[in-house]
Amino acid sequence: MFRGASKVTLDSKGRLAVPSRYRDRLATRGDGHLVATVDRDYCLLIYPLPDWEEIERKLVRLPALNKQARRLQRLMVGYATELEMDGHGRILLSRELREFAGLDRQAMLIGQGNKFELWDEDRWNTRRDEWLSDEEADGAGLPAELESLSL
Amino acid sequence: MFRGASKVTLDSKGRLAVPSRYRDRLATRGDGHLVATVDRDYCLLIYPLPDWEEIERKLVRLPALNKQARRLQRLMVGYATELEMDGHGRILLSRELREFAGLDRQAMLIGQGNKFELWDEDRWNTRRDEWLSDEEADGAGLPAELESLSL
DNA sequence: GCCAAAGTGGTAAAAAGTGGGAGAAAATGG
DNA sequence: CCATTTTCTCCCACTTTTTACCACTTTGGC
Repeated sequence: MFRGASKVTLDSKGRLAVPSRYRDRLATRGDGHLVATVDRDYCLLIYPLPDWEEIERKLVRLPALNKQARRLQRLMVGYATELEMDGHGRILLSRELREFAGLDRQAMLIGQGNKFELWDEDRWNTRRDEWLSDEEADGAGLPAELESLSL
Repeated sequence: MFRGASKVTLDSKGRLAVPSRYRDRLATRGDGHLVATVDRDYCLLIYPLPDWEEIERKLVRLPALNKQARRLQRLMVGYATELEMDGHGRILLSRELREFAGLDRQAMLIGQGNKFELWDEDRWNTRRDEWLSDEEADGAGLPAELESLSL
C-alpha cells in the first residue's frame, strides 16, 4: 500500500523525482512502468502499470450506451499516459497532463493505496482546508457504511 | 490499446502528424492504412483499417428497416475516409471531415482503445469541463456496474 | 564532519514536427 | 477537345522538441 504525503517539485522539463521510499516497490511491480491519468478533482492519478491495466479492463467493459460510463472512459482512458522512471527515479509528465492538473512547480504526491494522487500544491492546500471545514462532513446524513465506521 | 491525450496541430493543408509513440503500432496493424469517420459528438473517429472493416461489416448487417440503424450507417459509412500515413507519419484529413469536426489548427488526439478520437482543442476542453462538473456524475442514479467500480 | 544517497539542472545528439515547393493530376471553362 | 487554372501529392530542408546522459548540489545518516 502506498501512503503518505510528499512535497515534490517539477523541474522545467516537467520531471518529478519519485520519493525514494516508493522506488523499490515500483521497480518490482511493473518494472518501473507507471500510468498517469486524470481525476474529477483536477489532479492526476498514478498507477503501477499492472494495476492500471486491471482498471482499464473494467472500464472498457462498462455498458457502451450509458452516458456516464462513456464519459468515464473518455476521460480516464483518454488521458492515460504510460510513464517510465529514468535512471534517477524520475518520471516525465506530459504537457497535457500538467496542464490538466495545473501543475507548475510545487506539487503534492499523495499515497492512496494502490495508486498515488498528484496535486498542484496550492490547489491541494485549499481543497484540503475546504474538506476540513465542511459542516456537512460532520456526521449528518451519512450512508450506513460511514455511520458505523470506527477510526 | 491506444490511450493518452496528445495536443496536435493541423497545418495549412490539413495534415496532422501522428504522435510517434503510435506509429509502429499503426504500421503493423493495417500497414499504416487508417479510416476516419464522424462521431455524434462532432469529433472524428480514427481506426486502423482492419478494425474499421470489422465495424463496417457490423453496420451493414444492421436491420435496414430500422430508422436509427439507417442513420448510423449513413453517417458512419458515409463519412468514412481512408487515410494513409506519408513518409513522416502524417495523415491528410479531407476538407469535409475537418469541417464536420470544426478542426482548424489546434486539436486533441485521444486514444480510446481500438481507435482514436480527434477533437478541435477548444471544443474538447469545454466538453471535458462540462463532463467533469456534471453533478449527475456524482453518484446518484448510476448503473450497478459504476456504483461498484473501484479505481 | 564525512560519506553516501538522493535531488536538481544542464547539455548534446537524435528524433520528431513543421512548412514549403515542384511536378502531376484533376477540374474548369471556352 | 484542348488550354488554363487549381488542387493534390510526394519529397526535401529546416526548426523544435525530446531523450539519454552527465555533473554538481544538497540532504541525511553515521
